[in-house]
Order: sequence, then structure tokens, then C-alpha cells
Amino acid sequence: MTLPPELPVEFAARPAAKALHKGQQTRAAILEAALGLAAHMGLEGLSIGALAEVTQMSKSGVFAHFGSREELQISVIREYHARFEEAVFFPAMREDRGLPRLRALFELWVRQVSVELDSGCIYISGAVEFDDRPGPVRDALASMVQTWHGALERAISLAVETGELRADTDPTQMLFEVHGLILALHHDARFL
Amino acid sequence: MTLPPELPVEFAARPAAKALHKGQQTRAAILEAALGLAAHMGLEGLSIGALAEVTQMSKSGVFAHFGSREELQISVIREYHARFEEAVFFPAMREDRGLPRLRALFELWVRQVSVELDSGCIYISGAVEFDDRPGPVRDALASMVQTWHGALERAISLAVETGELRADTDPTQMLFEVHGLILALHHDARFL
DNA sequence: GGCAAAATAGAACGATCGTTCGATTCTGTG
DNA sequence: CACAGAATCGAACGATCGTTCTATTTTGCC
Repeated sequence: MTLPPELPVEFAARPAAKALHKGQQTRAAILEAALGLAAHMGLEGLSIGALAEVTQMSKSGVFAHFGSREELQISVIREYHARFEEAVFFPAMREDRGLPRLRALFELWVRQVSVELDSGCIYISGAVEFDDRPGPVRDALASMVQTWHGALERAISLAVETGELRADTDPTQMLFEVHGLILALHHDARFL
Repeated sequence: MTLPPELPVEFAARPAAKALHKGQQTRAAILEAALGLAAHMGLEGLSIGALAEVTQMSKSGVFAHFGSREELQISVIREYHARFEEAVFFPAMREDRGLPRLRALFELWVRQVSVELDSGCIYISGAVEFDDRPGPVRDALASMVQTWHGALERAISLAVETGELRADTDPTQMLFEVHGLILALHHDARFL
């Protein structure tokens, strides 16, 4: 990217929390490309060679930022989780507890799945890919999915407490059903 | 398997429709192993080398039976479909049309998913693996999933016609929800 | 039992994979 | 401006992949 030279330098740098050194900057760019690639080919289909080609770097250059393929996969999962929080969880938590918050969680979740319909949800594809492949990748994935499920179940419970949901509602059961709807939506829209 | 030698020979041979020649016989054995392997590693993780090791054959020996990896994957899908029909569809179709048949379809489906909890459902994992990988494999998979969905939706419609399900039931919507339950069951039991 | 045909083995191919290593270029700082 | 350390490259490694050939063995039939 070339910038008009008369611009003050501080406008050129993207306003980030910390000034990003070159390393972390390209690491972020690699991660960006990796997210797109993993969404299409799955975490298992994510290869360092393909990633190097997309980012116009050498394989070893890409590799050096993560130290192993496994670490790369985990980094992708963490990044996906962070973006999911940013797009779904945090905005919904700004709604009033009870039904408004629960509705926001669900609607933003559906919207998120709809947005990635042509790329794929890493939580869902990852769950299938790693459901009998123990290891750190599966652990990271499961931990983040459980975090999300926990948050959603808590929101359901709150909506029961406020009386907006019937008192005999079983939060776990409702979470299960809502999750089923999302999975079916993802399945039908992407596969059929 | 060793048999008591005094047994008449015809009891030793598995009672098949046709007398299986050697080729089709080992082809069936390979397919058996391939089904198990694909259930664990996914259709994409199914490799001819691993298959050769499991069946104690040479890679080229295995390969010769299918002509390509793609054809092997499709054969696995077809075999899985046949077994699914045998275990779920045909038994349920022997029930009376309407609610009994619908209940049987659902219960046998759940049972089937429960049985393969430690191996995995190829319909589900295949859908995720091939949801943006066009080609003959995806086509075969999608066609069989749609066949199954069609049968289920038809059973729902019949149950509406017999009056056992409310007249305003939308079969497509109900199919969607039932499918969601199965997907969530598979997800939670295998991944979490 | 012998003979054509089918079935299987074995070796080799090019490609791609993750990873290692040493050399080289670039960056931020004193 | 110079210099240390970070960042990147390029080449090579062993392994595995699907596939192709050519032998060799095994099978089913007359």
C-alpha cells in the first residue's frame, strides 16, 4: 500500500492498542488469511504451503510465526473465538438481562452463521473434524465452544428468573434445541 | 475365523444372494474396513495406504478394486447408505403409515446415531467436509441425504393426513427441527 | 490338470505435507 | 549511522499421498 507522502506519519499507522511491530503485524495478516482458508477447507485442510502462497511468503516464513502446525490451528481457533465474541457475545451483553439479551444472543448468532454461509463456521466444522482426534487442538476448540454454550445457558436461566420464560423451562434442554436449530440451518444452507 | 471341520461346507460360506467370487469378496472386506476408517477419520481422512495396512493388502491391490480414491469414497457412501436403509428405513416402513411409522423412523434414527457414537455418522461428517467441495463425492452424498430427508418428510405428511399430527403442521419445518435434534445429539455426544 | 483371466504384489513416479537449518535481509534502537 | 536482533527466505529432509506400471500369484472353468 502506497500512501500520499504529505500525510503525517501517525495517520498512516492503523490505530491499534499498541504500535504493532513488523512481526506481529504480518502474524496478524497470516492469521487473517488462515481464518479464510480454514473456513473453506477446515482446520485439517489448512496447510502451511497453501497459506504461504496466499500470503505471498515462504513456507518457513509463515511457519516461524507459529512453531508448529498445531499451534497455528490453535491460533486460528483463538482468533475465531475473539471475533465471534466481538460480533455476537459482547453486543448482546449490552442488552438488558432476560429476554432482550437472550433474543440478541440468538439473533446475532443466526446472523453470524448467515454471514459465513459461503465460508463456514469453524466451531461446527472443527467439532466434526476433531470429535475423535484427541489433543490440544480439540481441547482448545471444545473449551471455547463450552464457554459459548455456558454463556448462552446463563442467559436462558436469567430469562427464566425474570419471568419472561416459563418457570419450568429447562435451560440445558432449551440450549440443546437452539443449538440444534443452528446446526440444521448451517447444514441445510451450506450442504443442500 | 476357523470353523469346526465337520461342518458341511455350505454352512461355512455366508449365505449371500449370489456366490461371491474372490474379487467381490475382498472388495466387500475392503469396503467394510473403509467404512470403519471413514467413520473415524472422515471421508477426506480415508487414505488408501491406511486402508491397505488394515486389510493386510498392498496399496495397489486395494486401489485396483476402485480405480480411484474418489470412486472409493463414493463406494463407501453407497455402502453406508445401504446399511442405513437396512437399519433404519426398511424396518420403519414395515410399521403402519402415520404416527407409528414416523415414530419408528425417528427412534431407529436416534438408535443408529447412538450406536455409531464412538465411530461417527458419515452423513454428518461428510456434509461438513464436502459442503464447499463440489464434485461427484459431494453429489453422491447430497443425493443420499436428500433421499433420506424426502422419505422422512413423506412420513410426516402421512401422519398429518391420518390426523395424528395437527393439520397445520408444516412437514418441512418439522423435518428441519427433527434434523436439528439429531445434529445436536451427535455434536454433544461425540464432541463434548 | 492345464490355461486364460482375474486378482494381487511390488516398485517407482511426482506432488505435497510439516519441519529443520543456515544464510540473508530487514527493523528498531542507541 | 551502525549494530544487534528479529524476520524472512531458500533449500533440503523424510514421510505420505494417489496413481501407474509390470510381474507374479491365484482363481475359475473346460
